[in-house]
Amino acid sequence: MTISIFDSLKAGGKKLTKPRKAILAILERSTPPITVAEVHERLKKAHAPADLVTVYRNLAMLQELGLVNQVGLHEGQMRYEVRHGREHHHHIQCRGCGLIVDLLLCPLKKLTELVEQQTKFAVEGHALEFFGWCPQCR
Amino acid sequence: MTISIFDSLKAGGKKLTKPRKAILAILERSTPPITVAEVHERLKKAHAPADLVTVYRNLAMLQELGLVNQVGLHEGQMRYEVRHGREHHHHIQCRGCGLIVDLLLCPLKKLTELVEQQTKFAVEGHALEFFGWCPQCR
DNA sequence: CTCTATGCAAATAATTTGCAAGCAC
DNA sequence: GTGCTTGCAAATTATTTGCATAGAG
Repeated sequence: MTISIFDSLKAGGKKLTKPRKAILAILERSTPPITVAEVHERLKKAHAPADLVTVYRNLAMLQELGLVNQVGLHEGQMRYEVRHGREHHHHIQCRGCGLIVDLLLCPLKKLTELVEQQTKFAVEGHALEFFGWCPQCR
Repeated sequence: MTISIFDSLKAGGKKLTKPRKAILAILERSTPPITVAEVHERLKKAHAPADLVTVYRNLAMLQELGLVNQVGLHEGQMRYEVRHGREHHHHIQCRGCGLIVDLLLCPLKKLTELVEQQTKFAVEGHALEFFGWCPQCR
């Protein structure tokens, strides 16, 4: 059985508040990752408005618990998506309109062709960064 | 023969000013990509101070001309490095101290092992994004 | 009742823009 | 001279922090 998001929250000593529930619900419904501002707007539309700060704090906390992924596309702001059983994946963003599409694969290079086939995008570039612990810090 | 940075500037209708020359000189000497603030500081130390705005504008312009790469490591700020004949490459950053090391390779997955061998880092994650033109925009 | 969460105000920080004066060509 | 550039001030935008109050367990 999979561990529910709620169990994870409880395990982290977190409470299930109304805004928190609403934020999670919105993330669940957003396939390409969305910005903090978007979450904030959708909360209002969903008649469950919450302060922007509350959104920031919740997203940061959810990321700490590993419940959401932070996605940076170098737009000057971060995006978030629920992890919730989804496979490890990446994204492709249009340089023209900003459209973001999920990629179901991961490796790279010949991958570019695959990405192009799969998304119909004309791939023009990619960004790849690794993160870890250097010899001094590990 | 390789095209010099100066020729590229001229071709772009750009002038070779003192701050611009100093910024390029600093970038040439910085192997891991550096932040705008760092460029600004080093300009001062090099007795060729320039306004922060000037640094921003020059880096943006140099990027437009393809003379420098913008590197985003999700730090809340961008970094830059000269292209200048260097091979396409990526970076690895330590989650502990922030140390950045250049990677001489590119593909991924089994790559992680290679990256670990090459850098002695304990790789914990990576970010990979593609950029291009979607069907509507291409 | 106790501790986490929220809202509001204000502070940071990165980056951008407007405009008049300066300098490269 | 003419147009690209710079410096300075000010505006924007994203994100964070402090603090008193509200609400979950």
